[in-house]
Amino acid sequence: MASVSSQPQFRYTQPPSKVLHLRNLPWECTEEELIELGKPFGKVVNTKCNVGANRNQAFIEFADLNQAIAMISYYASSSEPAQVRGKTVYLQYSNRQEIVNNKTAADVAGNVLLVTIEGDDARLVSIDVLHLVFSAFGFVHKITTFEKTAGFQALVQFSDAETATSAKTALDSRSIPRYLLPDHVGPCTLRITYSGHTDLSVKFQSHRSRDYTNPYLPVAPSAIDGSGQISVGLDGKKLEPESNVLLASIENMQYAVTLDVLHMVFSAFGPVQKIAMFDKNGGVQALIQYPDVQTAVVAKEALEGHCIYDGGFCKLHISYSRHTDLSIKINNDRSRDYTIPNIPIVNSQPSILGQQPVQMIAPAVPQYNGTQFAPTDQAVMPQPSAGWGPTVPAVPQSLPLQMHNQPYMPPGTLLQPSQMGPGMMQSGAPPATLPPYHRGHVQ
DNA sequence: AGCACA
Repeated sequence: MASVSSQPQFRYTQPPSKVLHLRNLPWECTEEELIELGKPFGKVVNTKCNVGANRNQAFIEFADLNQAIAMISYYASSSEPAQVRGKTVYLQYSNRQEIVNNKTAADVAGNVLLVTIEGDDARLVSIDVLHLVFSAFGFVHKITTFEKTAGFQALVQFSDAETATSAKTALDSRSIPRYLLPDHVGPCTLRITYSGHTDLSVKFQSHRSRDYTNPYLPVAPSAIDGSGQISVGLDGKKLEPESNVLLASIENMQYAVTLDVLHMVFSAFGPVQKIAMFDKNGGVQALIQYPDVQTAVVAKEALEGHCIYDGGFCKLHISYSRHTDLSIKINNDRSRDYTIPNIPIVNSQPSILGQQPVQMIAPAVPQYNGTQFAPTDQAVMPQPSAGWGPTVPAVPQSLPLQMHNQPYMPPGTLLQPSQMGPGMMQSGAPPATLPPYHRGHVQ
């Protein structure tokens, strides 16, 4: 008889199946288009698109075998071939009886997108650029990036599937705008599907993964160098990590800035626990320790770039220190531990030339040697053109200098110009009027 | 244009 025997391929002799195999589909044919195609013949219960190396094959599964037969026989005798988007598609019975695992995550709308970045320089696309691109459609909760055989990929988590879908439809197969990429980076095209994930687990902030709902997540150990110093910041660049200890350098120091002045300025944002001043690069720097990172962050944001005195004098440059707990051995005019009132205050001889050793030993840092202290702290003070010294009158000496175990004073209480003497903190808004700290998109 | 897990 006309037996099919064991003829595997290239014959119209596949035994009937509820599942039809389609080929020569337009690229990235959608499930909707497949359903549209099969609907006239019966109920499409399952589809699978983007099959095969070229992603131009698909499967349609009907509820009933007769429906599949109806479709095959219709197009077998039709003058018009089956078409999707004007392109002829070829149908035959599948050699399987049902579609397996059709709902590959990529087809199910979810709140997490799987983004493949195509292009020679795909790997150079930073997580921050991705964040920027996808944030246009809603709050991006988390992003993880990874390298797979598919190339450089990212998972981008939105609040809900609707937001994710809007981003997907707008961005799929489009290229990242050039102006968002460094000049040397070539075109990068985004291929976007849904991911099966609903909530990414981001254990650390790093250059590969980010949790924007939790900015205080610890930074990845991989981003911490040998000395325990975190070297990769939240934007993946060499930004310093936040710390409860600030490193302040003072630019254009026309007037002497004393420990007490620093204490007063920084106390406006919370209790200052310890201060250590030292000379570095011909200027003066100070480490200011708060009990917590948040306070330090607020102080840094408020004070950075501001001048202690009017006229652009004693401009503060503030960065986060690598230290978390300063070890103050002796209270003197350059270092003080405000948390321990009974440390003896050593009345040291004035050290105009800055030779007075700083009485502190910070963890993870070798003993202070005067020149190599905190070598990796970011703040490098630009040398002020004008010199400074004892010839310049120390203006702030009339300032109120209550310093021992001074309780926390809310912002503004210390820095009102009326209380501060000449021109204190006038280079812009005093901390009391600074806008509240905003940390990107928290929540 | 020819049968599927990222």
